[in-house]
Amino acid sequence: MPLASIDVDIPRAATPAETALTRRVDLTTLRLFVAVCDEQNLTRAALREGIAASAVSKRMNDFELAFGVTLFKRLAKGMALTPAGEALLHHARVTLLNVEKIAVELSEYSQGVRGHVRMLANLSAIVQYLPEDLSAFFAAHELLRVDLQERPSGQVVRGIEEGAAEIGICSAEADSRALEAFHYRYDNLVVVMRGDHPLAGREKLLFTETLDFDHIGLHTASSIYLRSQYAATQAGKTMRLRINVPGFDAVCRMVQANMGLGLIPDRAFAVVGAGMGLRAIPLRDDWGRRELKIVVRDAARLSGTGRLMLDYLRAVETDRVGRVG
Amino acid sequence: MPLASIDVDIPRAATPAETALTRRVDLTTLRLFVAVCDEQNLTRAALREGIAASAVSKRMNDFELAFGVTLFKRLAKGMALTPAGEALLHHARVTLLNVEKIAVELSEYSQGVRGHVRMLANLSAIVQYLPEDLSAFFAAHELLRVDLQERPSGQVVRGIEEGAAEIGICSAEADSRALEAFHYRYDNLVVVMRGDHPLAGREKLLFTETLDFDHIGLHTASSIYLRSQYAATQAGKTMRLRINVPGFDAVCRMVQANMGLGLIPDRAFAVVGAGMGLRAIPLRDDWGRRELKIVVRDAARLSGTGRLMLDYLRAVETDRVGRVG
DNA sequence: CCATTGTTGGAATCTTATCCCAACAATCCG
DNA sequence: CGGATTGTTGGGATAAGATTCCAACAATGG
Repeated sequence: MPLASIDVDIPRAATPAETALTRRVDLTTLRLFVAVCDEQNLTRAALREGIAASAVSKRMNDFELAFGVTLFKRLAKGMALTPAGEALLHHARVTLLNVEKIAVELSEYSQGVRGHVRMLANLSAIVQYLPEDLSAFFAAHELLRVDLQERPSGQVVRGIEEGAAEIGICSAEADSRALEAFHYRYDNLVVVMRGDHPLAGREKLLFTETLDFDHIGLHTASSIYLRSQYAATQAGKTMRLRINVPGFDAVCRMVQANMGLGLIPDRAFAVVGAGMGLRAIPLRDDWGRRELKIVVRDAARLSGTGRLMLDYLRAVETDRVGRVG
Repeated sequence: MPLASIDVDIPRAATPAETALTRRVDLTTLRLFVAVCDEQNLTRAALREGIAASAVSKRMNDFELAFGVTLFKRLAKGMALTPAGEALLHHARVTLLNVEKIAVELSEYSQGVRGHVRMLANLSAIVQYLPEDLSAFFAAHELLRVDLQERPSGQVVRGIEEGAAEIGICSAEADSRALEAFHYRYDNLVVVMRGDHPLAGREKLLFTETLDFDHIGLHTASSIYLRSQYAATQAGKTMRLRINVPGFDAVCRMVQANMGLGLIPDRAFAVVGAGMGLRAIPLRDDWGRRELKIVVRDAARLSGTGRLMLDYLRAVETDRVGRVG
C-alpha cells in the first residue's frame, strides 16, 4: 500500500565503501566548511579560522573529490552552496554542536563534577514535582548534573527507547511498551474556589457535585480539560464554562475574580495558588488521581548516576508524603 | 521560585578555553574510544580498528590529559568506564552516527541525487495524505529525497523552530507561534455505516442526528473521540458507545459487523474502508472539518528542494479536489 | 583594460600519528 | 610460589599528511 512505497528513512546498513568514506570526514574540515558557508567566502573563512586560504581551498577540494560531490558553486564573488552543500551544512552544524557538548561536559568533569544523568519528563512533572525533587537531589549530591528536557508523555517513552536519555517521567497512562516502569507520584486534582463559595466547607468532592456551578476551563487541548468534559458527558450533564484560560496560575486568578471553580493538580495549586486566600478541595473521583511513572530501558544497566537518581525518585514520594497531603 | 533554581540545561556560551578544547576532539579518537568501550579492552579494540595497540593507548592518554579527566578505570582485566567516560561515550556515539549520515547522504549525491528535504509531520498527515502526495512528488522528481519523521503536532512546531527540519505538517489548531503557516488539507470526518442503516440514504449529517444510534469509539485518547464526546455534551446528549477500538481499520470492521456507526476521516476511509461495502456520509458540523497546515521557519530562506516541496504541497489539494470529495 | 577580489596549484617545511619493540603490572594456574 | 599469560604503556624511528608562502589565474567593476 502507499505507505510502503514511500522512499523515506530506510535504515540500510552502511556499505564498506561508506565505512571507508566515514573516515575521510574530519572535524577540522567540517569546521572550515561551515566557516566558508557562513562567510560565503573562502578567504574570510580562512582569516576567521586563523589558517592560510590555500589550506582551506585544498581541504574543500580534497573533500569534494573524496565524496565525488560538488559542495559549492564557485562564483566570481565568493562561494554559494549546492544542494549537496546544504545537506552537508546541516549535518556539519549538528555534529559540531555535539562536539562542543563533549568539550563542555568533559571540562565540567575536570572541575570536579562526578556524574551526569539525561532525563526526559512531561510538563506536568516538570512543573509540579521536579523542581523540588531535583533541588533536594542536588543538595545531597552537589557534584552531579542533570540534563532535563520537556516532552509529551508519548515522546518521553520514545526518547528512552531510543537511548536519548536514561530516565523518563511520563503519565502512567502512556504505553511504555518494553520499558521498565516504576511509580513516581500521584497527581491529585483539586477543585479550587474562593472561601465564600457554597462548596467551600466540604472535605472532599465528587466532580458531579461541582457541575451545578460555573467552571473555569484550562485550554481546550489540556488533558485535564478533556477528561473533565468526558466525565460530565458520562454523568449526562454539561459543564458550565465561563472561560478557558491557558495556565494553572491563570485559573487561580480567575477563581479569585469570582469567575467560577477551577480544576488543577494539587501540587500546582501549592505552587501558584498559595497565598491567594483560595480553598482547594480534593476530588474523590478515581480519575482525579492521576499517576506519573518513571520509565527506564533497563534498570540493571543504568549508569551509576542514573541508578542513584532512579532510587532517589522512587523513594521521594513516601519520604514526603506528609507534605503532599 | 523552585523552577529557576534547577541547575539544568543552562545554555551558557563556550569559554575560550572550551573553544580551544573543542579542537582537541577528533573523530578518530572518538571512534577508537567507542571501540575500546565496546571491547572493554584496548588491545582488541586496536585489532578491530586495524591499528597498533600502543597508538590507541597514546590517543586515549593524550585525550585524558588534554581534558584533565580520567575516562577509564584501568583494571588488570581490561578497561572500565568512569562516569566521565560514560558521558563521553553517549556523545561520541551520536557524533559518529551523525558523521555516518554525512557519508551516506553525500554518497547519495555522488550517485545522482539532486536534493534533500527534512520533514516532520503528525500521524494524521502521514497516514492519510503523505503516502499519496509524496509518491506523486517522487514521480515528478526522481532524484530528490525526503527524510520524514513522525511527531505530535506540538513537537512538529518545536522541531521546525529549532531547525531540525525544514517543513512541518501539523494540526491547524497547534500554535505555530512565529512560524509561517500555510493551508495543507482539510480533513473531513465521515460517518461510516452499513448500507442497510437507517441513515444510509442521507447526503450529509449533523452529528446530533447520529446520537440516537449506537457508536463505535476510537481509543479514548484520540482527538476525534474526545471532540465527539464534547459535541455530544454541548448538545446535552450522550453518545451510546458499544465499544472502543484502537484504529481506523478496526472501526470499519466493527461497522461491518453491525456494531454501530463509526466516525473517521474521509481519507482514512478511502484507504482502509474501501471495498467493504460501507457507506461514508460527510459530517456537516464545522468541527467535522479539521485542517492540517504546513509550517516553515521562513519560506523565503528555504533550500531549493524545500521550496519545491512547499509549493508542491500547497498546490496538491486543489489539484486533486475532485478525488478528495 | 587594468586594478581588485578571490580561488587554486606547487614545492618546501613542519607537525604529528603510527609503527615496532620492549618494558611493565597484574592476574592465572599449575 | 613463580613462571606464563594477558593487557597497557613508553620511546625512538619512520612515514604520512597538513600548512605555509608565493605565484598564477579567473572574473568582475569601474
